[in-house]
Amino acid sequence: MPELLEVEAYRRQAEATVGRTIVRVELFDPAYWRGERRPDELEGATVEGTRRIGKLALLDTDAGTLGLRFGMTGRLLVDGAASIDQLVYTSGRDLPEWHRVAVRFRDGTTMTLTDPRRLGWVELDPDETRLGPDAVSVRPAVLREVLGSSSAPLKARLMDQKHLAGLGNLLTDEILWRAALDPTREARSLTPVEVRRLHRNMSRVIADLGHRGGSHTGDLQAARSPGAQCPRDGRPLRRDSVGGRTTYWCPHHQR
DNA sequence: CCGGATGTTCACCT
DNA sequence: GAGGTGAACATCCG
Repeated sequence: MPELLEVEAYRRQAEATVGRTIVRVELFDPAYWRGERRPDELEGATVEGTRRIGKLALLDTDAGTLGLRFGMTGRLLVDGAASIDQLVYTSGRDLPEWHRVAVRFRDGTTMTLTDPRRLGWVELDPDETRLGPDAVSVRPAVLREVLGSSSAPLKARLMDQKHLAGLGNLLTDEILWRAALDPTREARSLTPVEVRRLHRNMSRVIADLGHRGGSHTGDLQAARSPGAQCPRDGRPLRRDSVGGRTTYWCPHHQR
């Protein structure tokens, strides 16, 4: 389920672990750990804070930074509880065999990453420089630079994590639908006025869907099925592949 | 049985 | 170097 909104919810949950000392990192799925540094290097480390860049959640400790990647179906359980994800595609179900990593703390509590599809991973000291500015805080001028240098389709550029971090397939479709912009347009073809409009709607969609409960709560999401109509003007929606992802959009008002 | 799925990465083209 | 496509990863769901 995770795009930026869900990962932010997980980060907030992980805030509860700040100040706790790690006694053990249990790896139920060895393939889930990536990178040079090993999980046991975290034993005895204390969590000092949490951060998020795009879809990457970070736990800073005095022995390094633990990076959490959730793939498409990863979730975080802190102290046995999941965050606000009643609307997950799995209907909130959680099976023990989906548990990939557990971080045990000295006070007896546990933080678990559960992920049925195993497309996520965990890493100590991940390379944060591979990510562009976070979509939540990006300034309009920076967004203009991100778009202005690219001949890629607008949607593909917005989802390219090394240029702009955090937007996934659902958020991006919703943002472009609300901003009335054609996802297939060349990114650099946007006028300054259109970039402003895009930026404004990006912020609005992130805020609105955050309140509603996640990336899947958009107006367009409800219409994500074959033969669906645009919730704004009732015209037939198109279903195309843009940037390698299924894209729903309204050719009537998105231009 | 089949197709599709909120993500990332890689090989192979142009 | 940039960008596109398709595949792979592994599993669940309708």
